[in-house]
Amino acid sequence: MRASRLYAPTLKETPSDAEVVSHQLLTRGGYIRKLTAGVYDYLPLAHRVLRNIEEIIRQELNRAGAQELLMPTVQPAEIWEESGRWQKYGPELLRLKDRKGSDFCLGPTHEEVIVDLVRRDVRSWRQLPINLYQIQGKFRDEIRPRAGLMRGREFIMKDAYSFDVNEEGALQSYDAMYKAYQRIFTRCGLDFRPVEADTGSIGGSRSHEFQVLAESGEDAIVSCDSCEFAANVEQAELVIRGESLSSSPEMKVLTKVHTPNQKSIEAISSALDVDKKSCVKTLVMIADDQAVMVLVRGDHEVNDIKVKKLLDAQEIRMATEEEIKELGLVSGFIGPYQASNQAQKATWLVDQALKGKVNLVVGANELDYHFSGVSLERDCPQLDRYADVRLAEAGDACPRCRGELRAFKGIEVGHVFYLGTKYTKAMKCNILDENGQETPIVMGCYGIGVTRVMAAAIEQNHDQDGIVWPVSLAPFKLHILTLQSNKEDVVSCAEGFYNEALDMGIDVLYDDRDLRAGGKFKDADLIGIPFRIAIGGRGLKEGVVEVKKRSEKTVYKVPTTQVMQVIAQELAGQNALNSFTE
RNA sequence: CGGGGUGUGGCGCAGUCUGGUAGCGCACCUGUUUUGGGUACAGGUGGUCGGAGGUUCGAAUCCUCUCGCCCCGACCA
Repeated sequence: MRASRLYAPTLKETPSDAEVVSHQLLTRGGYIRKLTAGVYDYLPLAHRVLRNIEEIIRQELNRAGAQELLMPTVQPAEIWEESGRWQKYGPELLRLKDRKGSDFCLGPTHEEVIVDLVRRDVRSWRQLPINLYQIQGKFRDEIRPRAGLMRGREFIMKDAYSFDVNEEGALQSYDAMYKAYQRIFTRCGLDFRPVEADTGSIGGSRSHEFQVLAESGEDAIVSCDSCEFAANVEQAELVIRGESLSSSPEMKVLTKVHTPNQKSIEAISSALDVDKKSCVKTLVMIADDQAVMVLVRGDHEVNDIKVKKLLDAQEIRMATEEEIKELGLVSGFIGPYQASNQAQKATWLVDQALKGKVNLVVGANELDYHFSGVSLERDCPQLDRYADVRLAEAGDACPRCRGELRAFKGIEVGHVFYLGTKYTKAMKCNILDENGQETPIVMGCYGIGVTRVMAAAIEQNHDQDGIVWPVSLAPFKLHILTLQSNKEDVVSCAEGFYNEALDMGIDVLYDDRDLRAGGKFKDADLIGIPFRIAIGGRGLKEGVVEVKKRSEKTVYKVPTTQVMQVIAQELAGQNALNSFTE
């Protein structure tokens, strides 16, 4: 491809609405343009990257025995009503009507469609296992699209669905996909970690996320530094650290203290000069319209997903200011001791880290007052439901080996779920097993955010000047620049290499534009192609051109006669540049 | 949805407080110049100032409504 013809308008300045690096660089490099919030055009460069990612996915999934197909984007409401998700999915599901007034939606995921497909055609256990996947545009009407491609409303996703006779088979399918994912993300040049995860609205019981480690990630994950354990903080189960307190701490007297306007744990702990660990946060949550009081240590964070699971609730949220008042509570001064009658009737959950703790500070349920010297078992004997309800954090003990957990930020690029029979039961997708018994098929489902992989790769591979693509994803592998476009020997040399590269089947971008060297270098760094050949009059006098890897600073002077061979070797993964000078 | 911010040629911004008929840089076009890290000079194209309504002799600027976009958002009890 000649740069003079390439549709890749680069920008000198960063667009003001781009916050994260991947969004900035993709926009500046002429890879993407925004159409509207969370919806983007993928220009030729981006399209090439996406095709590279898709190709890696195809190769690995096909190798794992999956088959590609393509399902519709527009889906009828009926199948969503069958699965129960027409009601449950919420406003994220973009719904529309056809001219007759029938309900449809834009597919955010395809469990319903694929189950409908499979139940028509599959009758016997002999036809299983089956694993089907597609690579397709998805639409989810996110509350708040953000960070460019990282959380868009329309995005490209690979979704796969496995169908097995029984749980054992399904777990084998799950395992095969898990391994395929590891190969896929490795080949994409990503630094990632598979982590245990919550199953979310897709449902199911066993699940791993594939998280790309990056500061800009939205997900918080913890991983053990002494074993393989890694999990999303929402999921990570916690164990009580055997903190050796002084064997029987003296229990202080319960005292009411004046704490004017001190509503936060921060304020209380500094005003009363007590450790945050000795304060108690009492949160009011609403689980399926029922009030729930949750107690955690002052320095801990509540994990609403754990609370939701514990109560077997469909929905969980924090109470509003009004709801708190209705319960007869005073926001900022809530506590378990002498709470209002209405509040007493609510469900109370206490984080296990508070079990047996003494001399705590809690809200007094009265404006501007707290109680200190509270010992839960002595003063609040009614609290009897202790459980793990908080978020994991760095320093917590590993639930497997008791090692120490470290915290990371991650970008979720892939997710694998063991689904079980959730959808096949609801939609009557049955087979006859070996014994002639009718039984629901056991499913798994597996997603990869293709567009998000592209963004994540940039979050992990960039410098001040632009993108540094892993070779496997790069839109072109080789970038040839002429440093002076008016010198005949320079141009003819470049044309020669360009044609040679084309003959060799190398994806090559040839910057033949009538630009000064500076501009070409800037664009080359921005776009991020792994290998660059710069041809200038100075070098040609010595019979050399300059070869540089985007990922390294070093510029190598390579004789013109050897350049293409060296490039070919480097692209094949051999070190051929090291023997040249500079 | 709640909170905050913002909307002025393709991009980045000034002008808005204090009303007087739109400006700068980049990009783009023409010419000359320059040619190894975004050359220099000259000339030029392009804007219903997000939209609607209002106040006024006069509105980018003041008022009302509305739309888009960006950021933050359980709590920190």
